[in-house]
Amino acid sequence: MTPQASHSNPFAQVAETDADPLGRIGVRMPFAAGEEIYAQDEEADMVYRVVSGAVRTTRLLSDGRRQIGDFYYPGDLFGLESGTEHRFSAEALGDAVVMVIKRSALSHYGDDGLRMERLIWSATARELQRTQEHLMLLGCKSACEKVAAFLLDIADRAKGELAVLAMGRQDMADYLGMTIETVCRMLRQLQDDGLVEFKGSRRFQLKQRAALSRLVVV
Amino acid sequence: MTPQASHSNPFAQVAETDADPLGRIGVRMPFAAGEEIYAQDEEADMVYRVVSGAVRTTRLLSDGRRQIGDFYYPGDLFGLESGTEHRFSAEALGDAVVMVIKRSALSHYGDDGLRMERLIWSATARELQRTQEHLMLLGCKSACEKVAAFLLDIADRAKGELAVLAMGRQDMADYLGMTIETVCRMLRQLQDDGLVEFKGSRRFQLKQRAALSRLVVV
DNA sequence: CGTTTCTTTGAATCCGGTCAAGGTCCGTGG
DNA sequence: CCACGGACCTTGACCGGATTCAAAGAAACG
Repeated sequence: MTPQASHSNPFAQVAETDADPLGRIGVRMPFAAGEEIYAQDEEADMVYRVVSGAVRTTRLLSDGRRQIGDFYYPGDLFGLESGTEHRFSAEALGDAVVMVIKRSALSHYGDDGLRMERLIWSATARELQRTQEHLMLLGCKSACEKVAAFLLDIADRAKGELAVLAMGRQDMADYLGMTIETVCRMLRQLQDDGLVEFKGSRRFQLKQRAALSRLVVV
Repeated sequence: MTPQASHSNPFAQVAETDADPLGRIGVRMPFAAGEEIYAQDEEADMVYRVVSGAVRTTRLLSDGRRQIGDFYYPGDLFGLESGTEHRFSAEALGDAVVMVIKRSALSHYGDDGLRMERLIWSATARELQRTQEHLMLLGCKSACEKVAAFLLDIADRAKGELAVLAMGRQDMADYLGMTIETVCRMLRQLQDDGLVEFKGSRRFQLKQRAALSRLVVV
């Protein structure tokens, strides 16, 4: 496992002193499993970057229904989903380390600050794209297609190796807009059809990538 | 009906020579009902602003399923949903007039160009927020709640007056991630419960705003 | 007006949700 | 090392909300 920034493995670490200005600007903060990184409706002047572990953004409706916005892995920027205040909260999925940058302080960092600003904007644009993809998933896809798409997305980060889910079934369900039971049932179905194989509840391998991605209409 | 930029009325016009730089930069283009403004997967160097009429952004899956990203009304910027190429296409809902700005040409416009750049970024941030709101709707809400939320959103633009739907039932359905039949049934239910009143299929008035917004959990 | 397109309604069906039990994994302490 | 407890995961049976299929009505258009 290299110390370089890598989207491929949820457990990889990001180098903190490479060319990337975010490696030097900001404060390193560790979070325990499940701990809140920022709250829904909190003022949003910070930007965050996953160093190790994984992070989810979630939003709760007043009656307890929950939607997960996205999952973030080492190297990913998060917390930019807003103009003034966060619509989602962010929590560490397991133990995680996060770099925190005060956005309004970026001007003090000269060139690095500028590069950081640019990084933030491009990350915001990517965020928008991912959210739109998520929209398609929630609006158009069946339970089976949702789960297939989710597994493909995870597996693609893990480049062929055994992929590891950083989140539990409830988080998957809340991300996909369905119940935990249906997630289980779809996982079973995909396994029975021989498209994926689970070793325990969090490790899996694609068995028939082509067939799986045929399920995921684009 | 004032000639000022106004989110409140889908048929309002935006002044083209006010303080807003977009009034002067860019080219005015009329589109016929249903006409495509830009295509899915098209290169995205343009920014657009609704002058009159209304616009929808849509994305088609290869098997014909359709998701509507959002609806845009006079004064709204659209077409910024991307880094490099459009994930959604845009079409005029009825006859519409749109200002088109070449993004890469903004640097030639001095101050106005800069102000425009800033406008674009803040519109992108707002776009992200709206998309996240849409995500909650698709992921968490029942058919009835979806329709109620949709009507409230429209009615709020129309400040108390008789609200006018710029889109047909199919567009509503594709925006809300449900079928046209279910949309009709929910509309009937809301009417039977006395929460809204339709005059024809496109004009309606809120009858019990409080009760309706109680349906829309936040 | 006649024709086409859009909207509404009804009946039957099905996918996913709900409710209820077991099962599995893991950490803790005896 | 094993027994216990709790959190998480899985499965089954049933239910119900939303879709599908079909057809009638209403509105828009030439």
